[in-house]
Amino acid sequence: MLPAMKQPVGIKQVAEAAGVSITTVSHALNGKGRLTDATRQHVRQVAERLGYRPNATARNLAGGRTGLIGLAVSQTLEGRFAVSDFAYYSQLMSTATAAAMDRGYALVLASGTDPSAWRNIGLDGMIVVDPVRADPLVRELRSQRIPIVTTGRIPDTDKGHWVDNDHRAGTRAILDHLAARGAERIALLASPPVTSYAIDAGDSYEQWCAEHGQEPLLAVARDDLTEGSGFEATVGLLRRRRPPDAVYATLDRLALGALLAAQAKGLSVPRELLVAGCTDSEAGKWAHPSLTALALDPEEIGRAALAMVVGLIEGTDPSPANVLVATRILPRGSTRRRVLARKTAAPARGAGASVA
Amino acid sequence: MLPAMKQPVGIKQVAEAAGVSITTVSHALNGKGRLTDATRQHVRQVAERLGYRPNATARNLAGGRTGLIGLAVSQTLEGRFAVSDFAYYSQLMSTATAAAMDRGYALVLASGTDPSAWRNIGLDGMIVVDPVRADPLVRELRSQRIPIVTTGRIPDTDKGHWVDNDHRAGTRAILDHLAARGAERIALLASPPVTSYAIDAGDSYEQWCAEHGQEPLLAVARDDLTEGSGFEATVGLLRRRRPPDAVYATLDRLALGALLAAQAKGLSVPRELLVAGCTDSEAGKWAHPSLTALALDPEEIGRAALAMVVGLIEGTDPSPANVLVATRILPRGSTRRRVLARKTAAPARGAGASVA
DNA sequence: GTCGCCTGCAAATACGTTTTCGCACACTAT
DNA sequence: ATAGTGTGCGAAAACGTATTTGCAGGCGAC
Repeated sequence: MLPAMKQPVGIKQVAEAAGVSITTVSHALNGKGRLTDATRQHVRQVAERLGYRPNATARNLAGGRTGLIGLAVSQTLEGRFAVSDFAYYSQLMSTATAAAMDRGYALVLASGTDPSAWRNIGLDGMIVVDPVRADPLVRELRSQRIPIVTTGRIPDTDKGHWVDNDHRAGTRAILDHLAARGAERIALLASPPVTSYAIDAGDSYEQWCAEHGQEPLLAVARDDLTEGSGFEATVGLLRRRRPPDAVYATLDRLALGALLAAQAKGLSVPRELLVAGCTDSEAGKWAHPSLTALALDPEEIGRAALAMVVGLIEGTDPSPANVLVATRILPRGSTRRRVLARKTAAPARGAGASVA
Repeated sequence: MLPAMKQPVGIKQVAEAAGVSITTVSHALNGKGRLTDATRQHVRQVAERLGYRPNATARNLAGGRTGLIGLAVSQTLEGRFAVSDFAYYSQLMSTATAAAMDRGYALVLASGTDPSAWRNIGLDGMIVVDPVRADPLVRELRSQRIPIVTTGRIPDTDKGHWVDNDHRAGTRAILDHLAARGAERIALLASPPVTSYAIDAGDSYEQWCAEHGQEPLLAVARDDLTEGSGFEATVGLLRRRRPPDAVYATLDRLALGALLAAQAKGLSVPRELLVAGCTDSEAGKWAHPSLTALALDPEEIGRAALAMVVGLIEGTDPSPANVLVATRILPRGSTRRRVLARKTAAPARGAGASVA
């Protein structure tokens, strides 16, 4: 029972050992042709005994596919920030990788350099994370007729296959959270409206303000999305004649910058200013005070996106072309205050968002 | 000059258009056969004009390779912690990905599940991050004769191809840093000695203690490597009859736990206790006080590891089978104290480690 | 001038699968 | 018996490239 040395066991060896043709082996293993159950079983046993592993490359050549699914973060095409700085992306990648292997695919990371670079590696499908308006990467892929699933929607269109966090409900929920803790002038510290999540947050914010009779206080951060740009934008907000008493930032790093700005201005958080951010992060947990966050679910996003792109590749057009993933609020120190009795009777729940 | 629709341009089309055989096309493009420069040029121009892209799958089938390089984090085989929680891994992956594409390879992530899962995806080579003692993953790959480069050495052997941070020099440097700030009883808060970095830190620490006449104060954290286990281990240290006045942790999350433990005990950092950790992180930057770190260089590690594995794959056995990457100290709040005049004349430099 | 050598290219084969097609054989209905 | 209908399987083509081998022709040397 020693493993045969040096002799790679291919479909041919199995056929020979089983006393059938390679066609029959292929059919038996893939459940394709017209075979008796006896033959099928027999071939399978022989293949098992020989430890046969189909050659992926040959299979792909014949089948016209590669078994490769790409994953690229579109927003970084501009090279303004590093993916690795955001745990959201890392976690998304991790689960997508695991999900891919489960389904017999390999996930290849595509660094945001030259879109044409991965023309050479025939990809069966692609996951584009946070596409931007009229995304060049998406255009390129479409022209190559490669199935695409985006994570976050393509701005200005809700068409296409996508998986997204329910930012609209989440934004409303966290604004309610701030209001319930006494905030009367909540500012939105937003990333530039180039991705759907930024746009959603902005829209929901304006709508919420209109509904609650609050004057919108909007600050858009520089597009490097660092703590520094959050700091600057917040300083600008606090300089206004009627400054905000709460800030909701669409990214944790911007929120951390807001925390710094408050500190620099001598404002106590949460006593004089409430701060909350979108996306949970280690840094937020360890900031002083710890940062209340609207937690997203990158793992579910990654899983769902991968399932969807596999559906597209294998022809079983996924029934839901869109998936919306719920968010939840993680209340922490930066909004730790007595909850006020609500003026209106509306219960504190945003559709799709639950408080943990 | 409109692109021909629907007609995939293969080597055959190029041959036809150029009026030569496919053999000649292959040779011309790969610089292989005996051809006149004129023929070579001509074929190349035609190929260019037609926008010919060689089919990677076919090329791999013929060439016996796949163009795929795997990357797995071994330490997580036990499933105790998530890779995405550590920016070190994310950054390593990112740069390795970019480096792979530059060289015509694709990097596939291998989730730490079943080692045999990626038997199906023929990998040309593999990067194993932080291998453990007698690593099962490494064994599996060796039995498949897949070239391996490890990031961090395989414990108990310095053989094999590896790229590593210079933890020995780094550890000595940070111990010097603490001593220079008045620490007289420095404790080592270590992760379990299953990886080379943990072992290196432990060895260097003991050696340093022997050289400086200090009693070793060792605490080994639980292997989930969270802040919680750092907290517990530090509480144990501080309960001793003669507690430490400084703690160096081999991981940032453990160091953050130490910070929490000090806070719980009512000890002021850095006044009454100095704390430093290995690996820079966002969380450390935002902790209170901010955490002094021995910064590693995951990007350089990723780049070097990829270059090395490509060398192995392509036969050009890389002249240096080992690469040691320098570390540097990032002094921050948790060790912010007046630097004492040194008792000995030794200058504050660990070989290979420089203070930023 | 004949032999051998070198040059420039093409035909053929190999890589390991999947898939299409067709061939026997057996069985049923006439 | 004969035609018709399935059934179980194998031969062969296809996927797109790299490489090995073979085949002409030109040239120099004797």
